[in-house]
Amino acid sequence: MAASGAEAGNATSSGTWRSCFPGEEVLDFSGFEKGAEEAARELLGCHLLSLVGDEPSGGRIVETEAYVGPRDPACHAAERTGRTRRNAPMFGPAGTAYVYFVYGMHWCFNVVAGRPGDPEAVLIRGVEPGIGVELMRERRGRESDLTNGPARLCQAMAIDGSMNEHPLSRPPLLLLTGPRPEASQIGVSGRIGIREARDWPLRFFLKGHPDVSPASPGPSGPTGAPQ
DNA sequence: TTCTAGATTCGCT
DNA sequence: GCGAATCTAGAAT
Repeated sequence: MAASGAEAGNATSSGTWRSCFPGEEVLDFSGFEKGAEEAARELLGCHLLSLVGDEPSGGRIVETEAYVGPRDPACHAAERTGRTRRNAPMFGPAGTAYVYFVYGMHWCFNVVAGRPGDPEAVLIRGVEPGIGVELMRERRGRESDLTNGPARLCQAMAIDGSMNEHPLSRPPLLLLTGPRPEASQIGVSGRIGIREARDWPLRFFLKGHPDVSPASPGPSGPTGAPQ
């Protein structure tokens, strides 16, 4: 994965995040324009870093879900819905944050993919805690289950609506390169928590990883891989 | 203006 | 395993 060093160098807190993940660089999002499915695979193994309040927290992405635009009935920007104030960030450039509020109490964090005007996004469902674990425990108010779920990781990393439309190449919310998993380590299954198109094989995760979110048993099971 | 569903989580049984 | 919590966006009227 190539990196966008120039943008990283412009980051005001670049020294802070570089000390968190030495040797890693800000992700180059140009590859994400190929679409959400490709981006969801690319994001596995990458690092998500929050510098909210200048206190770093984050870790390695271990689970993602792709939402592939108007043709995807489960997507917020499905054809029947079109563009709305809520989903407008999905129509923006790849590498932008799309953060939305759901069930009256939870935030979910997505990475925008596809070309500008193509409303595709990748939901980050699971992160392996790596930096600021104590801080995340404090925010979550518990010792375990810190980042294995889309709303949990948002709470642990203090991601909320203020991060909506934030470019993920600069603080306080950054996507960094990381060790790429081998293809054999990547599991594929249907998506979780949705009604429509739930059996589409657009959920990607690291097989056997403890920080993959608890899957509801679908038609093909939590580790099923309908191809 | 009102109604309804929702990409979740957690506590209780 | 089940249901409550909670509130926003979008649809319906």
